Amino acid sequence: MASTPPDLLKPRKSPRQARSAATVDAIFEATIQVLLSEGAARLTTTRVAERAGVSVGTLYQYFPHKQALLYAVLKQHLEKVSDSVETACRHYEGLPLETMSDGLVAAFLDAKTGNIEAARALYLVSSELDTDGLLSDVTHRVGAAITRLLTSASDAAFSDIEAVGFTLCAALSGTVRAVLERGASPGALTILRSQLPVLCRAYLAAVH
Amino acid sequence: MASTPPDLLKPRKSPRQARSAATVDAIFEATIQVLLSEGAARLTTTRVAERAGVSVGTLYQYFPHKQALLYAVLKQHLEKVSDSVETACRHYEGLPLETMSDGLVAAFLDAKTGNIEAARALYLVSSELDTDGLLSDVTHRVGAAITRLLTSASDAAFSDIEAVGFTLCAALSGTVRAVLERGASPGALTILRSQLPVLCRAYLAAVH
DNA sequence: ACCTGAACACCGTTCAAGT
DNA sequence: ACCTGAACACCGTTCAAGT
Repeated sequence: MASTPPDLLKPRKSPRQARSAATVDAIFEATIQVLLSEGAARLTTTRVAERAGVSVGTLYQYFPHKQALLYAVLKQHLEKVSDSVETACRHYEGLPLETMSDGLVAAFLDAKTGNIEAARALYLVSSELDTDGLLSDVTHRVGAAITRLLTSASDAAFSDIEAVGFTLCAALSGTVRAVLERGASPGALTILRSQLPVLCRAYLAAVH
Repeated sequence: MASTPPDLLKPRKSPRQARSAATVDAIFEATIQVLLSEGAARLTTTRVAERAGVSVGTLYQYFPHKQALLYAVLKQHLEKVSDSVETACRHYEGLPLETMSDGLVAAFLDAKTGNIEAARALYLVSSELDTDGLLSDVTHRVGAAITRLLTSASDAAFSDIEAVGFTLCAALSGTVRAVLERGASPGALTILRSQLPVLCRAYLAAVH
């Protein structure tokens, strides 16, 4: 049910030979590196191409414009997060509610704070493009996984389970974002790690 | 204790005559309008100046660069939100915990969803600039107001009240942002309005 | 004091020419 | 098939000239 990305944001062509697959990988890698070393303001298509060891023209053979490049990089990151949340959800299926809740929070935090700098860089870049579709896809995937998980709880049943899954997803991603975006100080992260499990447990206990 | 904005982000000069105060107001107003009507990608200093009825040069007399302009507009919006949260906090002082919680959530939601389009536009623009200082100021102000409020609760005491205030602030702003940024569909907003009070009540009950 | 707008540097994007 | 890089349009920013 994933919405296909608007045509304007699709990669221009897919690599058909080994050489060009390598080119695309290099461009991806270079984008993250430039973002991290120079900042969003100095993220230039020319600079990315240079860092990747290709010409600008080559970059534009694969991505119709800068937005499409950033979109692809952000998409890759969000899919990694979705994947680890979905894996965690399968792993905790059928267990008691509090076990699920703690496992879910841990999986989400690990995925987002595994590479804090990259995550922050991508937040910075995400508002330069139209991410409505991408973000709502991720929300639906993660929300659905959480909903399935909660349905399987051995010790709880929910009335409005869709709303609960949605809210939990928004609370997790939003709270983590709020902290990372405000500087991600070690102190703030410590608070997050101790309070987020409490918050989720409490919410789930209240609505089941 | 508010951190002074980095010099680079300060307005270039303050208006000293009525004419120039009007100019600054017009520029502010024009920025929001262009953002709303043309989108972040087409937000150009020339376009803002044109809409404000002044020349680009004039714009640059008050703001050293585009970032400083966006910074000022975002700051104004965040201060409005901080103000209404602080007002709400004073209003609910000394009352029972659940009353406080509901009042706080309502104040925050009202402030953020009063002008949804403007709020969304500002999210889009906020990642084009260095908002670490600004955001952590707001977090501290709001976090402190919440902490004071909780201290005054007639029926509760907290052990790590700083962490609770901080988490509540992050959870509120993050969750609302997550929803607004994912399209702010009416359905999502309805869920938010019904679930956010539950979430906050439950969290506060769990930690006191 | 404040305003104007042509001029400059830089960045996104294209396309004719190369392998 | 894939790559190159000079060329073009547009945007941020400045500054000499105006009121």
